[in-house]
Amino acid sequence: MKYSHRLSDAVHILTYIGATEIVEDDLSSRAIAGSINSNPSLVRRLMSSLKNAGLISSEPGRAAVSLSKSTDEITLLDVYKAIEEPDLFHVDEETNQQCPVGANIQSALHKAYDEVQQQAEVEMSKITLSDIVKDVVDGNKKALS
Amino acid sequence: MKYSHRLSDAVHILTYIGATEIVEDDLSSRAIAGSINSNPSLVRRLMSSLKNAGLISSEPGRAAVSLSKSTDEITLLDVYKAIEEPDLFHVDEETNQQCPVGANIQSALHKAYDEVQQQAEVEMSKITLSDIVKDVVDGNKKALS
DNA sequence: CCACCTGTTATCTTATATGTAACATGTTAA
DNA sequence: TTAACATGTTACATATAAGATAACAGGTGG
Repeated sequence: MKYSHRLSDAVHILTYIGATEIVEDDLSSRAIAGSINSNPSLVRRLMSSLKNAGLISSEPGRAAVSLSKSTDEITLLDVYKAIEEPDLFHVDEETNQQCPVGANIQSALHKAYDEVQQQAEVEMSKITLSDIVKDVVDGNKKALS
Repeated sequence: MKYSHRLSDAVHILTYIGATEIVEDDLSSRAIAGSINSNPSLVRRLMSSLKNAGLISSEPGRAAVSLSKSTDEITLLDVYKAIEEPDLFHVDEETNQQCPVGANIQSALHKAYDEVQQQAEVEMSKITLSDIVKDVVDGNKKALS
């Protein structure tokens, strides 16, 4: 399947912004990139998608990004839809239409994949940024104790 | 995300083998590749994985592949596990361990992804090859009427 | 004015999926 | 036994996508 961690990095960004309890004041793309061990350009590109999805607010020139909603109003599904391709699985659209199987397998697969996708999305919608932030903050507390 | 249709092609292969009602007798990798609009080598590689997973039986030299179980005993989850990487989502394992967020985001994400993965797998286990074959056969009937 | 930022685009490298070819080996029928 | 054809496996070429990185126009604020 895929080997991308875009979704993880996007959640990381949101968590960094939302975890004010344990993060210093600097919310520049450089500081966030430092936490991810990546580079500021990647962070800004992901933030661009998050901004388009209405999850964060930012302004040119000012290192002052903020969440547009509270952490318990932002779900993993919101981030997923903002960042990733919509479909977890992909149907082969080039099958042989002259073959009884090739001509009918696409719709059968779409139907099956839709059912899986729907349940995955239901589950993603149950997980909020608040949950993630809590786990991170708790993990940090435990590490310090 | 990824843009692979390995899973779709694998289901296609199994459907081709299982849909004896509408498929002619030739079960060679060449014939199956013709239905997928792909090539015999790809089909043989996927069949190799399906064979390792105990879903099909075949012998060298003979174009006589067969399902190792009945179509309602083979689930989409079986095929997924035979063919794909196990995880739908990937955690960025390179985050900065010196940062409170970077040090704790990985386990938080693993936990969240596990919940989604589990529900997706439950849903995949509900879909059988029998369902797919039925949809394909019905689609073919409808097209002929 | 200057240092720093965002937002966007472009390029490079690398990883993966797929297409394709090749080949050792097994099978079957003439 | 030979020819035709099959599987199973490996190797290589190509296309696509992710991520690293650089660059730059323009905004911000001391």
